[in-house]
This record gives sequence, C-alpha cells and structure tokens, in this order.
Amino acid sequence: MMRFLTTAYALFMPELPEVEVTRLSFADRIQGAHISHAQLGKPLRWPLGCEPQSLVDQQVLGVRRRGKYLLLDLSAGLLLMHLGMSGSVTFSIHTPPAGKHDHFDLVTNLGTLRLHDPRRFGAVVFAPSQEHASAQKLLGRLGVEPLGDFFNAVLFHQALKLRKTAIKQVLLAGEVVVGVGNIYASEALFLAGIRPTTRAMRLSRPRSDRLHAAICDVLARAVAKGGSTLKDFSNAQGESGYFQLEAMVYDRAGLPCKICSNPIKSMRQGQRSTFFCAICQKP
DNA sequence: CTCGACGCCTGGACGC
DNA sequence: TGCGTCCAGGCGTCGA
Repeated sequence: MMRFLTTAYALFMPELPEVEVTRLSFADRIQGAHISHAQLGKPLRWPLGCEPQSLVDQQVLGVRRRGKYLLLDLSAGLLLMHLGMSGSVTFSIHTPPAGKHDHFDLVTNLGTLRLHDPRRFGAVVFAPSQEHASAQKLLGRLGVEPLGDFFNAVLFHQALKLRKTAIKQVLLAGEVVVGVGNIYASEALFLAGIRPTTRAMRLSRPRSDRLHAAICDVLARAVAKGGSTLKDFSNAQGESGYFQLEAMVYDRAGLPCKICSNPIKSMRQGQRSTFFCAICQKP
C-alpha cells in the first residue's frame, strides 16, 4: 500500500469509498449551480451521448452515487460519471487551462467540475432520465448498496447460494453487491477468513455472515478515513484526497501475514490479481 | 442462461 | 540514456 501512497495520486484505484468521498467533496457546493459551458477532451470509455452544448443552461439539482457511479441530477436529465481506475474529480472556483489528462469540464456559476483521468477508463454519460435505456444499460444490473439499508446478511447469503463461481469473482461482478473492487475484495475476504477461490454457493450462513460484516466494516472504515482526509483538504478548493486503508493482504505477496506471519500468497483469478493468507483463510 | 476471456488506455517499473 | 516489454484494472462485450 505504501507503494500507492508514494506514487501519483491519480493512479489510485477508486473504489466505492473513494467515489463516495469524491461525492461528498463537492455535492453541497455544486447543488443549484447553473451550467454555462461543457467541454470534452480526449475520448473517454463511452461517448457522452449528447452534444456538450445541450448541457448548457441546465441546473445541477444534486449529486448521488450508485455503486461507483456519480450521478448528477440535472434539470433535464442525468449525468453519469465513472472514475474508471485512474480518474479523479475536482470542483473548483477557478478553471485553470485543461491539462493533458483533463478530459471533461462542467463549468457552472458556482465552480468548475473537472474530470482528470490519465488512463481514460472513466466516463461521462448523459441520459435524458435515469429510466432511459442509456442509463439503465449501466445501472440496471447493479446489486445492492453495501452501505445501504438493503444489504443484509439474510439476502446476501441467499444470493451467494445461487452462484457457483469463486466468491471473489462474485464480489467483483457487482451483481450481488456493488462497489467492492479488487483491493477491498481481497481485504474483506481476509477479514472474513475465507479463501478467495471458495465457491460462493459453498459458503455456510455463518461464514457468509462474517463476509457480510467484513464488507460493511472495510468499506465504512474507508469512507470514514476518506472523510477525515477530506477535512484536511477542505480549505483547498475541493480537491478530493485519495486514501486507502492499510492493506492486510493486497499487494503484499511474499510479505508476512499481519496475523500469523505466514507469507501472503498471490494468484490470478479472472485476469485479476488476488492476495490471501493460506493459513488465515479457509477454503 | 452462466461463465470466462478479452480489450480498452497510460504511466511506472524493469531489463538490456 | 533510451528503448522495449510487462503490468495494473472496471466493466461492457463477446464467445463457448
């Protein structure tokens, strides 16, 4: 994790907590703003879905989050933003010239919302409404919010019983629960003592309960930590600091487990790196 | 239907 | 120094 903390903030992988903290960093300040200009840079993951000009004169009614999507409610539609794996968003009174990796500006009377994304896996998509096909294509299959009221142990276990795939893949797929990316999936499974390769349907109710609790715990702690990071940045013009909990297993291959000292193992699952402790995490 | 593989994109690490 | 190669990954898409 230190490697990430010492490298460029822009290469930090935004998972749900980072997106939520980003939202918190500007949601209040942009509410009610009138859009005066919208500008695209290089192509992002998906096309905007409208001419930037058609965003002008709309009002920003509020900012919500669904999974890793930021949802800006506009007076005539919905603007979906995704940070991909290298994106960051700032909301600032000032509008400095766009840099090499600044690919979207939403200029309003209250400030400029800017997406900075070196790898351009991120996206900004406009949909006439949340129910519109262009929005539902992205939001329609998302699972429950892990920090919301509907993420409960009973339903979680029921959903897992229907999946034959490895539990880590199920978490990453986002169809049962959203927002758990590659880092927090490894971390939550470690906290729950579950081997990432264990098939979801094989998890007993008690183990499923432990995973449910671990997901809630790791994400809530990360949001809290991000919130405190945010406070430190609040005198700046809304830069959202990236942050991460100190990892127990992620990116620690070969290093001693912080619980049992056995070397952390790494493997590939579905083209993704997975880290686990073979002693602390049972199949 | 489910499941796994692929590709998009760039910067940093690393080898020669 | 400079170049080539590999790697990181969210998630839609495609093929089996």
